[in-house]
Amino acid sequence: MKEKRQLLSAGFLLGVTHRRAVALLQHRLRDYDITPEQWSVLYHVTNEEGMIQKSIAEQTFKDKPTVTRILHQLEQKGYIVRKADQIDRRSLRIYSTERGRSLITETESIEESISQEVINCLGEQGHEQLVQSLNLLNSYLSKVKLAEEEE
Amino acid sequence: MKEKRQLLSAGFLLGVTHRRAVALLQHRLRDYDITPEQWSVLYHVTNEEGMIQKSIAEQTFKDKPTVTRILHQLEQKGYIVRKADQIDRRSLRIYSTERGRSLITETESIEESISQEVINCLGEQGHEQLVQSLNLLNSYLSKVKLAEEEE
DNA sequence: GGTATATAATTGTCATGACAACTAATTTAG
DNA sequence: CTAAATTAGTTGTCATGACAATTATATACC
Repeated sequence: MKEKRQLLSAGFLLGVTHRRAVALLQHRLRDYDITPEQWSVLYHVTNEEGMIQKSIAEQTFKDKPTVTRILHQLEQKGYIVRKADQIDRRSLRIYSTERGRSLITETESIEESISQEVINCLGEQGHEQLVQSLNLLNSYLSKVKLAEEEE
Repeated sequence: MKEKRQLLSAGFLLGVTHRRAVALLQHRLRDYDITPEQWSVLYHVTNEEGMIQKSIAEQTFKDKPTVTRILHQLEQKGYIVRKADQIDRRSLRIYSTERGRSLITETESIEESISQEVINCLGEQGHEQLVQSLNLLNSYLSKVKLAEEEE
């Protein structure tokens, strides 16, 4: 029984840790009208204005429906605008508003602080290693799933 | 800008990797009428029969409403039963059914295989280190959040 | 003993995410 | 050039999870 619980650990821990990281960010963003996921999308938008939704989905590793809905909320809150692409009329180009950029400017330090705290908690090396392991796992997992879907 | 993306990495990667791990497990469980989260709850139930919901919530690190709903689905699918505790009538004791135990027996190897693949992907040492880092982060994150909530 | 407090579980609401089905526009092939 | 295939985005449904509020029961305090 004990060994089983041990085997479960990695995937399981991943989930728990992720939920807690999101919870902390959410807590620190409590004075702002934005969630962590919305924040990350808005952040990408301010870093690269005029992207189409497909690119945002790729950069944030979210699927298209999720991006559609998050952008919808960001639009309602006045953080972004969507403009139809004149050439490819299927596409929408996303731009941040002044309000959206202000919010990111004000809150960037919150995200940076958490990243720094993670580094302090694990040490430079531990952090590097974590990032590397997660990247390895990531490519393994997506490769395997793709391969199995083709069967 | 590049450095920013770098800073985002750890928390961000955590989310992506978690989603992919769940997706792979879900994919491999496609022939069974169960989701990864339901699986993990049922697994804990078969490992310790007669737990009250609060204990399940603690073991799985899910909150009580989530556990209530997952158990409800497991009950509907006939994998578990809930029996009122005779002494403390607020509590419900959870037991797996024969059907629930069979499902776990049949699918255990799927979970074990993924865990093994993770170890193969990262190496024994890499895996150990990942688990250790996640545990460190975990306790840090929950400690900090608790501290901040008290303010 | 009786009131106040704490605890187990449930319900409601919202955000996210997976997946499938759909629309509209564009590109490819014959 | 037109029919078929592809692509961008949307919508619908369901599961999960966070959080707040509620119910019912149990425990503590006076």
